[in-house]
Amino acid sequence: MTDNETRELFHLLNQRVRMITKEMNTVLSDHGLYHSQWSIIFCLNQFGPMTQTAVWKYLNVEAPTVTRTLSRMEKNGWTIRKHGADKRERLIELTEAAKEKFTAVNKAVAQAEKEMAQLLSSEEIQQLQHLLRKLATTEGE
Amino acid sequence: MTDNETRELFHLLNQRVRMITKEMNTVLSDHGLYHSQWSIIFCLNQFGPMTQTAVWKYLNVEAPTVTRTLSRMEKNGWTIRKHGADKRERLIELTEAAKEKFTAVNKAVAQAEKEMAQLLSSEEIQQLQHLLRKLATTEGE
DNA sequence: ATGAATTAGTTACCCAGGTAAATAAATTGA
DNA sequence: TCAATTTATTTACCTGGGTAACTAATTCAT
Repeated sequence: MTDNETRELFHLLNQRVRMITKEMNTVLSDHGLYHSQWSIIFCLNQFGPMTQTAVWKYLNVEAPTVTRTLSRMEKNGWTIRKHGADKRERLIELTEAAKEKFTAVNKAVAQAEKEMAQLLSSEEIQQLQHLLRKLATTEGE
Repeated sequence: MTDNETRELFHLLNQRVRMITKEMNTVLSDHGLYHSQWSIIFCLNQFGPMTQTAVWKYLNVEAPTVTRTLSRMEKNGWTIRKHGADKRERLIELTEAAKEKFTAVNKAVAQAEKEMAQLLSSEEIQQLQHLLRKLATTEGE
């Protein structure tokens, strides 16, 4: 019985994340962005210029994923990549245009997230976070 | 403050699902499968032969996604597509080879899921399901 | 000091999700 | 009946996740 509960849980997780991503993409399309691109912009806004490695480690994705997304973002004028003191690494920063648009996009995203979480109370959101953190945790998170 | 909690929640959700999918893919790679292919096999095993539309509606994905995955699965000998009475639709069923391998793969998947959920009690799993169902729910389901 | 190991990033190639538009078969309606 | 609409599936093309293998720069160890 627990096998089925667990299976159902993972199925549900998959579905929700797809729904959320889809909704985010439609909201962001008004601003010429995709959800993964937005997550990088949000990260850069919060921490300031950072290396690609810092980005993919923070977002918990692999390096090639970030390389690809950043090259699209650079092409679309959201970010610039500069070579740092260590010539291997590249420092990523937001363009002026990106900084200007940030507030508006952030507002739209926050609104969409709020709507999607509207059925949950603040306590439930925290509990959901707590339970998710206990799921599929190998060690350091 | 709730804005940030919500944002953190969605971030966490994304990460967990990626970790889970990644782990599933490594487990399934021993059997020559990917997680999406497995979810179709599981579905067909449970419900018997069904149309593609029934599959994508059940899995909550778009039709082209299923078309693509099924054509790979057919090429690899997991499924066959037959034309039904209604000549537009295609009935999908598992091959004999797929049926034979099902038990072994199912066991491996259940074991992996169990490990990933090991930190959660049965009650917590149910609660997690409950909270996820309340998230991003537009209406039906 | 220099050769070996590590690290940062890229490239090539998978699978999986999406949308938009096309095709073909069935259904509806005047 | 037969044109218009709907339905099932496919095709083409996009983003985004992954791995494996590569280059180039740096660090480590002898």
